[in-house]
Amino acid sequence: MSISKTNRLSLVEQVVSQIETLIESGEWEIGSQIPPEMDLIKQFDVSRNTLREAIRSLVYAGLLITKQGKGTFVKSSSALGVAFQRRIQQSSLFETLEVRHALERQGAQLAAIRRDQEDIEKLRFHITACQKAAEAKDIKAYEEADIQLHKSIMCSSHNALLIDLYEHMEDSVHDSIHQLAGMSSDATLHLSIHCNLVEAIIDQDVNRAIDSVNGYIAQFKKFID
Amino acid sequence: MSISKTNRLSLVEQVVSQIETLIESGEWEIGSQIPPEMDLIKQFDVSRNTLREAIRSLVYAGLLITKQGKGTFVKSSSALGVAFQRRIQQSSLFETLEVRHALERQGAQLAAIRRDQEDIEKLRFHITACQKAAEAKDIKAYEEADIQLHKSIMCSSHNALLIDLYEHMEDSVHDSIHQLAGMSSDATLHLSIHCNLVEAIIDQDVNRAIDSVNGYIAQFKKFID
DNA sequence: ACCTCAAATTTGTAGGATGATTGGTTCATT
DNA sequence: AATGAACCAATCATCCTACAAATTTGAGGT
Repeated sequence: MSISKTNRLSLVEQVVSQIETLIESGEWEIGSQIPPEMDLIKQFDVSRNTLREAIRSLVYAGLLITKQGKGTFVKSSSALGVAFQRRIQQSSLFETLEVRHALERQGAQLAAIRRDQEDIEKLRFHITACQKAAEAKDIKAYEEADIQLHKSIMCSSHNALLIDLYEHMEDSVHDSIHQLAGMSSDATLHLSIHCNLVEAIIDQDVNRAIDSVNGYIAQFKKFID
Repeated sequence: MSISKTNRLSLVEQVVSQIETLIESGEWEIGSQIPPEMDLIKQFDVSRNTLREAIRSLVYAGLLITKQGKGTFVKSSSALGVAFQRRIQQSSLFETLEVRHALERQGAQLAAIRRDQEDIEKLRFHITACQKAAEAKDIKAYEEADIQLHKSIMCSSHNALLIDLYEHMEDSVHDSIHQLAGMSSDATLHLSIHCNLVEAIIDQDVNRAIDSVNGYIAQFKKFID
């Protein structure tokens, strides 16, 4: 019986791992061009095939992007976003909204428990931005402020994994939401719920925070139908 | 302005796409061995390098797994799991538990709303298995039954994305949970909460289902401290 | 029946050759 | 001098052959 399933890593996996480290450590900055194949072959001391299989893996995962004739560039430091995007595209907006509901409810609950002074200031800033955009009837600005508000709420949860999941999901979901944005009939209701949510988080009223999230998600579900 | 960013797909990307389709459509069943490289070279009419880069991409994404000397096998139909697991491994058990809380609470809520007769039968089967394992003091069997019960609950939500996320999370969390399993002092309490949860779902009592989830997650958090 | 070892199968790695794309340079024409 | 065509260099894309390493299979001998 083997203690480790696959104790020995293949050369390709080793190269992939090294490149991942280079990206995550920031040694290869996002957006920058990485050395050409021939240089990397010498650097890692592997054949062209091995290197290319490693590069191609990371391209598929969304960490790198290659452009023929130009070079290979660092695109992202996390593979989660691309994978999420692929998966969400296969899901209905309804399903995605329910998962978003799960994350936002938890985020609001934790935010109400753990928000610190810095969080409160950010929340107040963004809810004010929402109000101003609503008064100015600037739908585009309102959407942007709304997204920033939601991200601030999630950040107040102080759970990095939760924040990460939400951010990657947000990227993918935003486009879909945008389509429905025009029909925001009662933005005032939408805004009032958000105000209520922010107040609940600041007051550390967990139940009211959760109820607020349930409220605007329910409102959203009506739109979709 | 380019209508399509990269209108032309590379050969590797085309092969990847075709293989993805074969997997998602079920033509290549999960767990089955795919044709050897030489056959696929003829099938897709590409060189070995091109094919291998495509295969390697899907291996990295977690859809395939290659074993030297044996062959290549279909591991999963979703790339989300691997990316998710990679991210989870960088998180603390506490953070992961809170995200699990988010998913399980939502799963329980939706299950209480949408569970059908088939779901009820599965739930009853697995809760009975839990009880039997508890009576027999068989910790290992209890853990397995517990996992199956939780998966059944999630499946009752009838949200494929939610189920997908939970399943992949479950895999990563299970090991960590296993470490703490020995100290399950009050398994009876744990079991009673689960019974309560299943009853609530069957009775379509949404609030009681949510409270049950909150209950055993809170119990879990105590263990971690 | 059991063991040994060679052959076949399959993936892993290496290295070379050529094509395709991009960006820049050179140079002749206007 | 400005323009544009032709050329060239860098880089990735694809294909090819060859050999190595791991696994399974089966023939052959004990």
